[in-house]
This record gives sequence, C-alpha cells and structure tokens, in this order.
Amino acid sequence: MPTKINYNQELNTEQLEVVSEANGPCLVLAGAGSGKTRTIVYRVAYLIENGVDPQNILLLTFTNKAAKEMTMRAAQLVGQDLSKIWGGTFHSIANRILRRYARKLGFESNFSILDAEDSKSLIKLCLKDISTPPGSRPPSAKVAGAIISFARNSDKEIEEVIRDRWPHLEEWIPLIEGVASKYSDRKKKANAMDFDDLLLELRRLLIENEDVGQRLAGNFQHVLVDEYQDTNTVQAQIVDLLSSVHKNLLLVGDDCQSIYSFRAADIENIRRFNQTYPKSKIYKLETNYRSSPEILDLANDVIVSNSNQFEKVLRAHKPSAELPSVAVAMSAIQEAMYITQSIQGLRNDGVAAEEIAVLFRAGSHSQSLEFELSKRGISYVFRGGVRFFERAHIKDVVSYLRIVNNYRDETAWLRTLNLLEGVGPATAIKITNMSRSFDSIGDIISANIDELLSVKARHGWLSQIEILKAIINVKSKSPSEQIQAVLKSTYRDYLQAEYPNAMDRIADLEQLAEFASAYEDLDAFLSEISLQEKFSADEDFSTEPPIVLSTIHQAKGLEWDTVFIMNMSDGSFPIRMAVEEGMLEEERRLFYVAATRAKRQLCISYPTQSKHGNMPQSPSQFITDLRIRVFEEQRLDYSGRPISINNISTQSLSNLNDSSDGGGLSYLPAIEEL
DNA sequence: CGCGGAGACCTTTTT
DNA sequence: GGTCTCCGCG
Repeated sequence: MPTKINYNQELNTEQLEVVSEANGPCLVLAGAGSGKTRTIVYRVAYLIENGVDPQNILLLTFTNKAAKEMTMRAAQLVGQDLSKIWGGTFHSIANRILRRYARKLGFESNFSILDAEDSKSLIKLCLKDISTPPGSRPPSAKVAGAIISFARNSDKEIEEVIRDRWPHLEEWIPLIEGVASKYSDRKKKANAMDFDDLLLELRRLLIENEDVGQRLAGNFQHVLVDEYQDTNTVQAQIVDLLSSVHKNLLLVGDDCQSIYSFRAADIENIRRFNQTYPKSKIYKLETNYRSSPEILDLANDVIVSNSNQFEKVLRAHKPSAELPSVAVAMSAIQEAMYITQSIQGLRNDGVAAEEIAVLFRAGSHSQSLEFELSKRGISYVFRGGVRFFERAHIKDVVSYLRIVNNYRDETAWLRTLNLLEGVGPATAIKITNMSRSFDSIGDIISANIDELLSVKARHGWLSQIEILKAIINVKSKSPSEQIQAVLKSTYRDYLQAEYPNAMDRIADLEQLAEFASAYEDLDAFLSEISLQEKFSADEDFSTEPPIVLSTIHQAKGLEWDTVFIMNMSDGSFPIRMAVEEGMLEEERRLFYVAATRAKRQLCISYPTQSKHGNMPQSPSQFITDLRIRVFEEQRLDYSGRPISINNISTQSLSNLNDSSDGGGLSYLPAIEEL
C-alpha cells in the first residue's frame, strides 16, 4: 500500500520497529528524550494508513493536552481528520463512558464530578460527624482523604494502607474506615463521583456488565498508553479490560521516570508486564535525542544509586556541550539574582524565552525568584499554582451551574450557601438537607422554607433563589449564557463588595463564558472543566511566550534548551517529608526527570541559608552524591553573578559532609566582606 | 447561630 | 504567609 509517510527516513531503527511491528501486547521502555511521543504519533499514523478507523483507537495519556497534541500531529502526518480517536486521560475517557452507562451503576447520567477540593470539604463533614475521644487530635481531612484515596487506587484495605504507609496513625484505623464509608454514602446521595470513583466505577462497569465490557473492548482495536509507569492498579486493570478483545496493546513508559507513587502509581505494573502477557514483546528506545552527553552523564550518575530499575542504557546522540553547573548561593535572594541574571544573559545570547525553564520540588519554592523576575520586568508563567478552574470565583459560579444540573449536589449547595450573609455552616446544611427532599430544582425554588430560617438568612436565601432562577430562565440553555446570567445577578455585587480586584475576577468569569460557548450542553461543559487540567485558552501567541517556572511534576514530558533546578538544598530536595516516608528513590527519579528536561545546559543551584531564619543549609544529598567530573561548581559574586571558575574546584562539594559548619562552601567569603 | 478577632499550626508532588 | 480553630459577643 502506498503511504504518504516515509517511515524509514523519519524514524530510527528502534522507533521503526515499534511503529511497524507492535501488534499484540507490547511494552516499550522509552528512555528520557528518546522520541517516545514521536514514536506514538507515528504509530497512530501508521495504523490509520493501514486502514484502522480512528474511532477504534484508544490513546490514554497523562494529560488531555498531550492526547490532543499527539492526535493533531498524527492528523497532520496522514492528512486526515482524526478527531474521532478516543484520546485523553483515564479520567476523561472514564467520564465519557460513564455518562452513557451511569444508570447501570446506580448513578444518574448527570452526576457531578468532585475535584480534590470538593472531596476534601466533603470528607471534613464526615469527620465532624464522627465523635472522637477527647484530648486526641484526629487526622486532618487532607490526610484522611489521602489515605482513603490511596487505598482505593491501590485496591487495598484502609487498614493495610495505614499499617504500611502511615503507621503512626494506626490508632485511627476505625475512624478513617468510618469516614470512608460515610464519604461514600454522601457521594451516592449527591449523585456525585470523585476522581477515584471515575476509575473504580469504570472498572466495575466493565467487570459487572459483561455485555457492555465486551462491546467497549470490541470497539478498541488498538489501545495505546503513554506514561505507563505512572498508572495505578485500577488503571492497569482498566487497560487490560479495554484491550481484552483485540489484545493490541502498546504500553509506553520509563520506570526511571515514575514519580507519582503518592497517588498509588505502581512501578510494578511495568515490571509485571511479562507475567501478565507472557506472549508479549518488549522494545527499548535507548537513543537520546534531547540532551548533551554531559547532561546524560549527570542523569545516569543520579539514577545508578537506585536499585530496582530496568536495565537500560541511554546513548547520547547530540554533540558535546558544557558541563552542568552547580551554583552555591548565600541566600535565596542571591540564588534568585543568579538565575535572573543568567536568564538575561541567555536572552542576550539569543536563546528564546520559551527555551528556558526553572524547575523546583514544591510550588512554594519559587517565591524569591518570582519576586526578582518581576522586579526586572521578565515575564514568566508559573505552572503548578492555583489552576484556573480552582479559583474561588470560578468555583462559585460553576457551583451554581452544578446545582441546576444536579440539584442533589451537596458540595455545590454548601459552597454557594456559605457565600450568603446571615447563612453559616449550620443553616447551609439545613437548607441542603431540605433540598434533597424535593424532586426537582423547580420545586426547591418555589418552596416556602421561611420558618426554617432567621430573618437575615431569609434574605440570603432569596438572593440564592434569584441566581438559580436566572440560570434556569436562560431560554437557549447555553452554558455560556447561563454564566453571563450569573454575572448579571447579585453574585456580581457580592464580588464587588468582597474583593478589591473584583474587576479581574469578573474578567475571568467572562473568559469562562467564552470558553463555555463551545458547549451546547451544561452537563458536558461541567464534566469537561472538572477534568481539564489547564485552561486551554492559553495558546495565545499575542505576547511573547514567556519563561516557564514549574514544579518538576508538571514538567514531565517537556523539554527546554536551558533548565535551572533551584533550591537543591538539604530538606528541600529530596523534600524532608518524602525522606521520612521512605520515598528516597522516588525523589531521586524526580531529580532524574528534572535533569533530563535540559537539551543543552543544566544549571543547578541552592542557597546555603534557609529562607527566613539564618539556619545554615547543606546542599542536597543528590548533589554531594554526584561524581565530581559530571558537573562544575560555580561561585557567585555578591550580586549573584558567576565568577569565572578556573581551577577553583580543588575542594569538592562531595567533601562538604565532612566539614563541621555544614553550611556550604567554606572558601566563599561571607556576604559582609563583599 | 453567625461572625469577627486572636492565636496556633504547618507548609510535597496531582488526574 | 495562609489556613484552621477556638472563643466571646450580638
């Protein structure tokens, strides 16, 4: 068959094998920067060129954006519209399927989806419902929620999970079990699913309704899964079930890059692959096209300390470049000045802003840098902060819509009622419970419940009704117009009274209305936004694409010419809590992921003083563990400018642990002397 | 029951 | 620095 694509020319031998031969169950161990995405894109294109119908392909990815981009690239290759491909995260695919079959599982098809914050607030209510012995503090809603979620995603009992991972909470096992059961009841009553339910209910659907399972699996001739190292037990089972008819399963992953075990991702899914599918093929992509040999040397030096990895050697393809550098700053401020100036230098040398990123372990680590960048007028985007759909005003308005879409939605009721003056937690619960006894949103609105409320609360309740009515009265039923209706209601007054930046918030909401205009149906709109990781209107090229500041987790799968990894001091990275939980190897993989994002230049830095107090800080053990020849130390002058570094590294960072002051390089002059 | 003030507490990573 | 909790007043 004549094809448009010349596969031989555009792929290397390793990739070509996968693209043209990977039928049946296959595992592709794809090292960092080995053209993994490219291989999947060409595989999809190859399938299409060989007559597979797009709607028979399932492409499971880590973000919805990734699926969209891969599909677009494949569509360009074959010159066809591929929008019928089933592509997206496990959660969004599950949502699509469950909307259709919700009734078989005891849910209505307009079920609400609870995001992490919604779940937490519901769990908090459940915790309050259970009395605890006086004097002792029960675990917080956050911790309880994490335990419950982990147990569900790993298919384990709560008791086992606590004994395993949270042994100090053993005395609370019965309490957390109680919370889990109450939480589950509440969600059922509210016709709501949280993120975990989407996966678990899909699995239940596939197992309990054999005809549905067979029909779905029969549809998916080819199942491709990216980032397989970060799937959990339930997701792995879903993959097995959905590919059970045709058995054309292509799993792509890198066990060195498994960084999501905190949400029950199980590296064993990859390792067990041989046993699950004895007649399978394993491919390896070991040529690295991304990074310089120097960067790869450092990355390999990091990962050798981990036991328990698949054997895999990354071969560099790029020419030699500079050694990675490690800059030692006196303070967080000096570190920020160093990075800012280096960025300006790179920009002057002609490196594009979108080719530069600064990565860090935790969202809060970038504060001093953000301050310094804005001071110098360098624009940046911060990935990993409060997402668009998690901003308070967005969630408020979405909650009004959620009530109209699913009047049983407890979380949405409580959230909106608590905004009203004169209505506190107790009245909010009273009204929410009352609303459950009606059969429709219309009945609730026309009900007379004055005798339940204080005079002040009555007034609040009236304005709540007004807002809901405004939404219902939109004749077109278009979600966009419904949002605009809320914007014209008393909610606008509330925003203006409450926030100095009300205008910004209103602008956000207008943007939300704009985004919603792509949807005709409220239910579709609501489920989509709770699963959307980012607001997609940010592909706005009107301004220059700015420098990226990102947590390492969010940098997964991305690459830049120059990557800074900042705040690599003891306790920050590896982060103390993770070390205490025995997750050192995963932290090391996280460092590996960060380092392998860089194409040409890798700049690591850390401050020798803690942010607030004057506590001295040592470098991260990941730095002191490195062999000296894989990096170059960098001294900084008082303003954070690197001093030329010829022949100063006679004292190695590796010896730091022996020095008694524990506070960085002793030959650095104190800041006062400069 | 709602609300505001004062003080304690902690602060990972995310679909 | 932000969130949570407790307390006392209206």
